[in-house]
Amino acid sequence: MKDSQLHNVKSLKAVQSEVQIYNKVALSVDCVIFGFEENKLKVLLIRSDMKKFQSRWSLLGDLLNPNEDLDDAAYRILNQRTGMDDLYLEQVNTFGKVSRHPGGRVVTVAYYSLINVLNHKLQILDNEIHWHDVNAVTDLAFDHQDIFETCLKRLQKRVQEHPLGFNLLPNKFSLRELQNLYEAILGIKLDRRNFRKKFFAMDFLVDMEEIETNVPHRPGRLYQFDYEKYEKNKKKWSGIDF
Amino acid sequence: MKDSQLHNVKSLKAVQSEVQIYNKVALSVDCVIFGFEENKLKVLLIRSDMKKFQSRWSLLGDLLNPNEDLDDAAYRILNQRTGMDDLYLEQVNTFGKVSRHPGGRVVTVAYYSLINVLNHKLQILDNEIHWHDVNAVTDLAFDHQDIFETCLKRLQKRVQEHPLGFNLLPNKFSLRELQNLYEAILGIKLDRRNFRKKFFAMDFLVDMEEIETNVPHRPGRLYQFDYEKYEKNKKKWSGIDF
DNA sequence: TTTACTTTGTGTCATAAATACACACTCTTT
DNA sequence: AAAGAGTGTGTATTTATGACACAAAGTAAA
Repeated sequence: MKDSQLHNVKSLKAVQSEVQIYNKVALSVDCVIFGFEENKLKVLLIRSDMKKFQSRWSLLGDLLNPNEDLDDAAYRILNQRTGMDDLYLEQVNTFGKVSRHPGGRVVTVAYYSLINVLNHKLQILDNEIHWHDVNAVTDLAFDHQDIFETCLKRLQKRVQEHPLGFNLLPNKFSLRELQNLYEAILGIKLDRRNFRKKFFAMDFLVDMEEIETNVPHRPGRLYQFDYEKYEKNKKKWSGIDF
Repeated sequence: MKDSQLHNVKSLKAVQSEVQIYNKVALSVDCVIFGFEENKLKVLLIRSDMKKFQSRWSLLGDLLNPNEDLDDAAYRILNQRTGMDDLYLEQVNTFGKVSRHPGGRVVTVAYYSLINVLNHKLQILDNEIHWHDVNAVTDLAFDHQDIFETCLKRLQKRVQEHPLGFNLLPNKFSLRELQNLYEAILGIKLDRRNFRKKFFAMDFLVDMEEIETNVPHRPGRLYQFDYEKYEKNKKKWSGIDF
């Protein structure tokens, strides 16, 4: 099929009839839904009932509807599963190997999402859907292991450059919680004093003048992320370095 | 359509029949092909003959073939147009707004590519395909302006973190050429001494012990990028900062 | 062949950012 | 009242960044 059939046809009418005969593929959206609980980074998985992948876990996904924008489809999947709106959602990559789905050609667009596990009203009543520690995720169905790892890497990178992490935390949080989150996502230990120094220097945390409750030690102060302040001060330039 | 139809069906046979009835969409691949010439960053565009977009420029793209991996489709488009293999190619984003193509539903996966304009044997004999200065690209057909800008931003970011830029240069290049490249991609001026210091410090340029020819001034030394050295020394950690 | 022109090649100093590190304070538990 | 556990804070060292000037090498033109 020549390129001209896609972009260089002679008229709108011609295109409209041409699109009818275009080769078409099934297109799905898969979501890597991250949560943070017990100081661990978690991912929401569903059990695959497919014979070929018996009892293996897979990502939450669905087919794109005919009159649905791609981002809307990702949002719909999340909303159906978590009952939440106002979710952080980011497209990561599209996986299109011919043989990635045993039932035929299905190309899938992968998104990841960050949710605050305390806010959701999850439909995880059945034991077919479950939060998994990201470090224990292996051997997912289809090419979902690959998709999952790609999304996790993307998150690890993004969280160092943009204030995404707050989406995983309650509205008010202590600096210790924030540090635990970063340590869980990045899989490293950070120096407590330097961590605090860094975040205070970035100057978008507002002191709620409240303290933690129900901790068996000196309670920490609670902070909130101020997006406005972030937007004002954010750096536009990172510099060449690799 | 329920999620179970995609990932949780009862058997392979069941899936195979189900995939037949999946909603399908036309899926295309669009390539933002960057080149570097006369110290300017260029992009390869083709003229759209479509009435609705009369005479406007568009990206090079084509439909995905039925038994073709997604990356292979991008590669095929590039190869057809430039006659080159061994190209740098990176998937950027998938654009799936319902109304993005006037002829019907077409979802497109965008890639960008970096090519050394000296090596290609371009099929740009007709005046329907042309190198454009990236700063002069406006008003592309379809949603291609959006796609183009997304890819350019991605390139600008990636080139600061990974040694991609060398794909746009000849095998042997002077540091001035390298600096011109960075300045063109990023749209900024850089300090010459600090630029050299930085690249020498990263320690993956090997001195070819040759000098430029045909320059009307003192010739510069020529260097080559050594991928092995880069892989050994590359930093794994960037640090939290935003 | 001399001079003017243009661009290369190089180092230091000043400032800013990153890192390593220790002790007193507060609240809870026993 | 004492022990336990985690919070809150500052400084000194090292490392990276940014600003900046002059001699040397080749070309072009007189």
